[in-house]
Amino acid sequence: MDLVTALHAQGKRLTLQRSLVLEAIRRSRHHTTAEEIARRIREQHPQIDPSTVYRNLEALEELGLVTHTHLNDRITRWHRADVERHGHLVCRACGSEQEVPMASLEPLAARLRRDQGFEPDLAHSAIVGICRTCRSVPSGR
Amino acid sequence: MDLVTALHAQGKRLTLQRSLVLEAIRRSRHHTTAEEIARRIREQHPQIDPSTVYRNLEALEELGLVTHTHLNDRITRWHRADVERHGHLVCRACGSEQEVPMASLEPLAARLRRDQGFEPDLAHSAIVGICRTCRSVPSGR
DNA sequence: AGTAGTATCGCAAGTAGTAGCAATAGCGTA
DNA sequence: TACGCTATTGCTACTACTTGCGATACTACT
Ligand SMILES: [Mn+2]
Ligand SMILES: [Mn+2]
Ligand SMILES: [Zn+2]
Ligand SMILES: [Zn+2]
Repeated sequence: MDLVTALHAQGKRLTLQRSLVLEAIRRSRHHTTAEEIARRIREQHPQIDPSTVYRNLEALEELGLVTHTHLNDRITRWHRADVERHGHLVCRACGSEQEVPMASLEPLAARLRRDQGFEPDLAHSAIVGICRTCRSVPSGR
Repeated sequence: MDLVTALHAQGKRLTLQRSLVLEAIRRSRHHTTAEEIARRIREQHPQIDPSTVYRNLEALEELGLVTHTHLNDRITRWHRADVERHGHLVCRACGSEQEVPMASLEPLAARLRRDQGFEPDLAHSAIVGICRTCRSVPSGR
């Protein structure tokens, strides 16, 4: 099923703005930001408003073509939905980011499913904590 | 060790604004917002700026007296640090929030410690997913 | 009590989005 | 090709913070 068909199946329309956002996210590095996407698009199409970019990221997410994750408290990161899902470990001491395979997180997922009937999306928000390096350092320097 | 001593030990000072923020968070319901705290303080002290409240929440967090958690993408929730730690499960379909004991999350913590040397704070961000009720419903209605 | 040093303050501007609104433009149908 | 419905757009204002700056006021020291 191509883009137009997928859009129409949800009562959505194909617009220039929408395809530019999709194209930009496909060309962007993994974990890019909405601001970065808007900046790139506005280089060629300065009339396209940032709010349109935000709205289209949401629309493309509803379509299942893109997703977002949260690596820190402030900026949402966007990427295409077809890259392999993975979790993130972010150190609150040094800021380092580390990817972890979903398989490492599966035991927790299984437990939440069993105990709470809850199907978690453990790729959505990074897990914050203290990394190996920072843990091995005596105090905080 | 009392408040002033704890503050001074970190080169921090005791100000009216700071004690008002601490008092407000102690009187507030669990999982309150910075805006709510600012609003309450400004009823009695309208000259105190919201940015001062944000900065003091951070300072009191560095002192270990308060903490914050993220239940959704937008608003940070604050509470005193001495309440029992717990995780949160938030349903992206119906928005329901559920608390889970840290013990349920401990197997994942143990695994991340062992496999990655990473000490996670699983209480910091809510785990998003689909709750039991929403899962049992056929499509999405 | 008086003073120096600097943490903290109020204020204003900036950041990363979100939301309401009237104008525009896709899309199904004729 | 033309027409009507309404999804989407650009614009503006708003939310929830964050940051820079010069003024203020805690603290330690005398
Ligand atoms: Mn946080
Ligand atoms: Mn999110
Ligand atoms: Zn680290
Ligand atoms: Zn639900």
